[in-house]
Amino acid sequence: MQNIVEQHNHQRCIDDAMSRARELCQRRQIKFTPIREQVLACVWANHQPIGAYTILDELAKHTDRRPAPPTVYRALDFLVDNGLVHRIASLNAFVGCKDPHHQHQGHFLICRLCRNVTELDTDIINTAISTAAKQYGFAVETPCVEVVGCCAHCQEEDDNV
Amino acid sequence: MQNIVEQHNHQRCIDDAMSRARELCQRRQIKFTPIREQVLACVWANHQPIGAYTILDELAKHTDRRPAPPTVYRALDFLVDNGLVHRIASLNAFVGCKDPHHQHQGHFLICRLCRNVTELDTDIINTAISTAAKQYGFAVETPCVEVVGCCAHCQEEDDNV
DNA sequence: GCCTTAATGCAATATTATAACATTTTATTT
DNA sequence: AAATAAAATGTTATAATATTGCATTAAGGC
Repeated sequence: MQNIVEQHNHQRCIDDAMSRARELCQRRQIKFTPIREQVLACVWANHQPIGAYTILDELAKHTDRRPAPPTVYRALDFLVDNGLVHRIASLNAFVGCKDPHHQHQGHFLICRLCRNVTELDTDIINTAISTAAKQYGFAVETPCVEVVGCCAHCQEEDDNV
Repeated sequence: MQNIVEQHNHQRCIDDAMSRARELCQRRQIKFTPIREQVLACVWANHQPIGAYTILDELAKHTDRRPAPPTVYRALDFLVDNGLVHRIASLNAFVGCKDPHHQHQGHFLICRLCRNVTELDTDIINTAISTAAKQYGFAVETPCVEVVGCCAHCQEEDDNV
């Protein structure tokens, strides 16, 4: 086992994410189209970042004609713009956001072994960044924090080996 | 003026960087070849991140035959591995490192307007990240912090407009 | 000088992402 | 309901970034 998917009821994770998305789109009067829904489902298939072309492959499995890259990128743009998905710049990949209602960039803990990503929701890091930036008179707009390391579960695994 | 190059003696910046590199390579018994030197010089041409293909264009100007991408990427790999250059993941670009002697990933303040990058050398941010990560039992290995915002100088410019 | 290793040259190709324009769908107005 | 406008999607092509694999050359150790 090297996947938090096996440590929790992930189907519920997916279901929750999809209904949050539906609700949010309804509230904001924006359209949760089938393509957007399919792309979001791909992103939520697990907690590992997924690349645009992998999503493309997934979509291709369920349709006769393989969609073109812009189809996926447009859906991703929509989802990212609306906070439903985050882009992990250092991986050129995308993960679902658990808290799309309040706008934020998020901080990510990326496990080098199982690839699972945990999104942090703490002010400690933002405060530290702002404090440090202030010394240079730099006004922070979009902090990007992507931390590679080893998650608790994989550390245990390593101990057992 | 929207460039810290004009606020300091940048030739000295370059000269210092190049001699630090020479010294470091000598000390570590690794080779500072002409290609690596040229690539490092490109990176240090200013304080803005430079892309691999832009470096390629620069190299092409000074040789009869345009080098192939691997030439540049290999030199960049070498420079990054030895801490002489940092890669800014969110920009797919590279900046020179002022302090290559002690190994570190660095935190970057990227000005949205002038594109200049300031590398931070503070523990505040690393501590905050470690503290936050610890709550999840996550062992930090490589923190990546790339902050987009507005530098002090460009803020003044904006005020003047 | 010979051999090994490191570095570079070179061609092809993989991966990620966008531009430009046509078509279709949806919503709005009349 | 028909006309219109706006939004979303389809389609083709291509841009931008990066790597693989193999040939060749240069440098250092014996």
